[in-house]
Amino acid sequence: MKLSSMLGDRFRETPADCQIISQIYMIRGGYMKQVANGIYSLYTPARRIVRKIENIIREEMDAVDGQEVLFPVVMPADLWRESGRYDSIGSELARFKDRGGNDMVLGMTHEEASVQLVRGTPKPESAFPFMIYQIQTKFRDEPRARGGLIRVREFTMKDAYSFHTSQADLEEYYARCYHAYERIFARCGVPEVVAVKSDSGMMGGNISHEFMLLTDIGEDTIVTCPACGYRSNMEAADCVVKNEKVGSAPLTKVATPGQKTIEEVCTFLNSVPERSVKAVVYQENLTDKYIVVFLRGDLEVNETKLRNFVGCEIHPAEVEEGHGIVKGFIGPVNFTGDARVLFDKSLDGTDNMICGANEIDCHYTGLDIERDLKIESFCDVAKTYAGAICPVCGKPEIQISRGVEVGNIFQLGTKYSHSMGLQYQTKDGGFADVIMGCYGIGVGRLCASVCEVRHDDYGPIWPITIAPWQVHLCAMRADKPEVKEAADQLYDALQQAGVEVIYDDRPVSAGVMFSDADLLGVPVRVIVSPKTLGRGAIDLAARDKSFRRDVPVESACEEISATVREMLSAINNVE
RNA sequence: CGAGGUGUAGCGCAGUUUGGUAGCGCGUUUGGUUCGGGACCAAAAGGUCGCAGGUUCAAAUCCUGUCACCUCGACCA
Repeated sequence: MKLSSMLGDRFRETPADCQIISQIYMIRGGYMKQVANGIYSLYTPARRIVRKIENIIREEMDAVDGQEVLFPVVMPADLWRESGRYDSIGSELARFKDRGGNDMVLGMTHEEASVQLVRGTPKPESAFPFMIYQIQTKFRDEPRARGGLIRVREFTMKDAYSFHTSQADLEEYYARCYHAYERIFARCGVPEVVAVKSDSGMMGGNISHEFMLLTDIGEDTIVTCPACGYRSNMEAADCVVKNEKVGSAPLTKVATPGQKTIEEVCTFLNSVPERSVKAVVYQENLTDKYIVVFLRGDLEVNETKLRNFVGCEIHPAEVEEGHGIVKGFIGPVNFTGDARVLFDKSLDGTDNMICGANEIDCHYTGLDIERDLKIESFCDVAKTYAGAICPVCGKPEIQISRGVEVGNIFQLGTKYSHSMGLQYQTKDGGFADVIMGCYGIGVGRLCASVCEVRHDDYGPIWPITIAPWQVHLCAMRADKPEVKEAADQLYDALQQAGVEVIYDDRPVSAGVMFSDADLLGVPVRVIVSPKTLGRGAIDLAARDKSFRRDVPVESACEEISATVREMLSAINNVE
């Protein structure tokens, strides 16, 4: 490819709409152009990167016996009614009618389609397991797209579905996919992607992992323990705290006029949040029934864990009069409000605590949880925090960071096979629901994520396995016939040798040439100029500045090819 | 969906308060001089000022409506 004829302008100034590094470089570098909110067209460089990522994914999916298929983008609503998701999913599922007035949907994921493809006469047990996957466009009408390709409405995704006849078989295959994912991310040049335990939603007991690239622009909060390697999405992270008794005191009602928040009350009573009981009120979405959560005053509620615990959708409450809930003074002692009451385990074993007295302007001091309350069981709905105790190794070294979810793997169980009638024939002639797993990778998001962690002040530094080209050849002073001739020859030779090369044959100044090359981020840079030719050489350098050397013109093609091969194998040779 | 912001040339912006018929930088085109980190000189092209309606002799500017985009929040199979 010659740069002189390549579409996509590269420019110096950062467009006002761009917020994050990957978005800035991919817009400024002529990789893509926004069409609408969260919808982009890709120019050739981005298309080539994405295609290479897809091919790496293909190889690894094929290596775990995947069968590539292709589902439709448009599906009839009836298929989604079978699983119940036509009604349970909100407006992020794009719905429309075809000319016949039939309800249709745009695929945001393809569990339904995969079951539809696979079902029919129940197959014998011996036909299992198998896995199908596709790499295809998804559309999710996100309430708020942002950050270039990190969070979009239309995107390319690899989604895979595996089918099993036993939980043990699913788990075995799940482990193979987990490993395949590690290989995929390593081969894409981001071996630092880590798997974290993730929230499995309300389906209970199912295991799932998210593959996270840790970076500050990430939208997910990741909990890690440096001592033992424990990793979890905040949504799924246990919160462990240690309480020490400070000495019993009588339960005493005290006047706290106008002191409503934890901070106010603690300041007023000369105490600390850890020695107080916080009440947070939620409502069930469907019934508006109140849920009062009591937890230690210094902690916050993890709404995902709470949602899973109560088993339905919830939202922060707007407390109205007449339910026995005294806003600002809610406490567990003599609480008579019309609400479901939960006690977080952060309160377990506490004594001498401050809590609301369920009366305006009154709190209790000296609350001893064991002595003063009859609590049948504690739940775990608090958000963990930096310095909290690791639920695995017990060391108080929990760290909090941000991550981008570039992939996930999920043990689905029988949710879709059961509702949509996908069964297999057992050896004794009976029928049973097929057990499923699903496995996703956001291709465009992975591309942007790599850019987030592989760049310098001038542009992306693409790992050679996914770089749009392997070699960026600059003919510096292309107006000089000897330069043009040497560069043309090298360009031809490299292509003959199977090297992917972008050739900057434009008669532009060195500054322009280098800036554009930096924005394209091609890992190997070759410069042919009057200077280098004067030495009978070309200049061979790495985009990441890890090497730079003269190579004789005669052996240039050979040496460049060898360098490319070395760089490729350095990344591709993963366990 | 809630709050805030912005729409003027491919990109970045000024002009809007106080109405007078659109400008700057980058980029682009042409010619010339330069040439290893976004060169210089000269000339040129490019905009129904988001859209619709209204007020006015006159609207980028004032009024009404609408759409789009951005940020924060809510949401996220």
